[in-house]
Formats: sequence, C-alpha cells, structure tokens
Amino acid sequence: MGSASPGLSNVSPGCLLLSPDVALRPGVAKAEEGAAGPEKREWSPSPPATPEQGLSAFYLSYFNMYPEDGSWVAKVPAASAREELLEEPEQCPVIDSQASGGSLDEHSLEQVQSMVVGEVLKDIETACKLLNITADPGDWSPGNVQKWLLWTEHQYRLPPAGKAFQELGGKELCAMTEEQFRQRAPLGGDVLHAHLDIWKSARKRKPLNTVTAALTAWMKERTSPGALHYCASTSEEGWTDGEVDSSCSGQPIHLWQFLKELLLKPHSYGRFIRWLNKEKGIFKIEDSAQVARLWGVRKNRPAMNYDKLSRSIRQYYKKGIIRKPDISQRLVYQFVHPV
DNA sequence: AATCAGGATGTGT
DNA sequence: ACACATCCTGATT
Repeated sequence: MGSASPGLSNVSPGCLLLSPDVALRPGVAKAEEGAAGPEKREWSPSPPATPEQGLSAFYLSYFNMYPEDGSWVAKVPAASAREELLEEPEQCPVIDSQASGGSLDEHSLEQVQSMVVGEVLKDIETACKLLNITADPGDWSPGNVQKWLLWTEHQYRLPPAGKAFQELGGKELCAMTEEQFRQRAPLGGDVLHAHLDIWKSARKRKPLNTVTAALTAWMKERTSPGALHYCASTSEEGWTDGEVDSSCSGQPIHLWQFLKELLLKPHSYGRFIRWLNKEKGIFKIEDSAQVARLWGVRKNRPAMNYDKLSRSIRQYYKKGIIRKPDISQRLVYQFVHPV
C-alpha cells in the first residue's frame, strides 16, 4: 500500500509551485485562517523577467532545480485578456512540435508538464486532508468549493477570484466550461478550470488526456501566446496520421498506441525510445525508466515502472501486436504489423 | 542488477 | 470481456 512511485519518488510532494510562505508542512492545522481573509498580497509575476522570453528559461530552470528543494516561487502572471481560446472543454489543443520557433522545445515542455500534473495530483491528497474535503469535486458543498478556491489561489498564486464562485456547489462547478470559468474570473479562471480538471480526473484515475491538454494550453499560452492549434483547425502537420493519435478521442489509450506516439516524435522522445528499423517496426527503448514514467503519467499510475510496462508489452505477444525481433536484444521490440 | 518470460489476480470501464 | 496494473517466481543477459 505504499505510495512509492519510483519515477517521481525523488521529489517531495507539495513543493511544486509552492511559495515558501505557503508551503504546507505536515504539522499545519486544517482550516487555514478562516478569519484572515485572502491577504491582499500582490501576485505580480516575479519568477522570470518577461513573459515573452523569460518563461522558457523560467520553466527550464524550474525543471532543473525542481528535484532539489523546489523552494522557488511560481507566481502565475495575470492571464492576458483574450477571448478566442478554448471554447469547448473537450477541445484538444495540440502543440506543434516542429514549430521550433524556439522558446521551449516540446521535450522540455512535456517533461515539465508531466511533473506538474504529477505533483498537482499529489497535492490533491494533501489538500483533501488539509481542507477536510473529498477528492471528488462533484461532492463538494458551496463551502467546500470556497475552500478549494482559496487553497488553489494560495497554492498556485492565482489572482483572487473573490466571490465569483460563491454559492456554487461542486456539481455546478464541474459542469462549467472553461469559458464560463473565465467569465466569472477573467484573471486566472482558465487556470482554475485546469486545476479542477485535474481534480476531476484524479477522482477516477482517469487518464490524463484532456487534463494534460488543458495544462499544456495553459503553460504554452504563457510561453508563446498564439502558438496554439486545435484538432478542429486541421493544421496540416503532425497529427494527420490519425491512426496513432489517441489524444483527442475519448477512448483510453493503449500501450502500443502510446509507444507509437513517442516514436512518432523523435525530436522529443528520441532519447527515451527510437526506431532501429522503422520499416520493420523494430524499436528500442533507450531509457526504460523514462518511458515507464511517461506511461505512468499518461495513465495516471504514479507507481508505473518498466517491470510493469514490459509485462504489458509481453501481453501483446500472443495478441500479435508486438513481439521480440528475430534476434532478441535487450529492450528491443518489434511491432508485428508495422505501418 | 537489469531484463525477460509468463502465471495469478485485482481493477476500472 | 477487455486491457492493463500489480505481484511474483524463475531464467537469462
């Protein structure tokens, strides 16, 4: 029953996106200062200098220092006023991988994103105990919603939403689209929605397809505004493959699909997994731990490791999906039906 | 030590 | 039923 997560175990939970003065210590009592209202602390963007070019370095440096102590502050800059993004919550933002227009390469983005989602998931457990609320937002009373709201604002340094969500129960909150979030809280409403999305997915251990998308949109937007594409907008490139793309369908992703996704983007994942012979479908897992970690993030299984991932691959043997190549080598597999 | 093979069993959809 | 996730024993590299 240990919550040992080999992939992320080297990081302490709760330190992500935490400012020192809000850091949750195990000893902290619940019901944070009910009387002391949300301090009028200003949440001006402090981490990097400018949102334009500073953020990429910002996230990267975050990524580097993160395993250390995480004692930095991520103050989310005010969401710039905009109205054209993310009409539907089901819409699926896709980051163009090739557009190496340079700020933050996708590999780093995915790395950070994976860790962000993972850590937010951990934070949820803490928050439940701290706030004495259930993990399922659908069960929240209006009071619980307010607790969650205040906690999330504090935790992630979002601009205070004030009474924008007063009187709302968990059910109604969950039913709201991101657009509605933004209407009620023009500053940071989208981020709140992204966080709620993670809560909703954590509840049922749902794979992080749409959640990751929401978070990606949020981060990407802050990195390079306007570089967002949507499935609906049929951007010529990348995902027209369709067959391998599972990120936009509601279907749970299969392991073989996931592996092909990674193989499809050598620029991002070539260090972890790559083709040895694409025509024959032979590929090699170069970094088993990283591939397993990514799989665990995608499936919301923090305890995923290569031992378990490889067991699932071996299940494919008799299904005729993946096999060992004729000349068996360690960490080398072959798709039976290469595209 | 890491990887590989495959049985047994549990879990969520 | 299905696709893993988890756990395990034993073999191989």
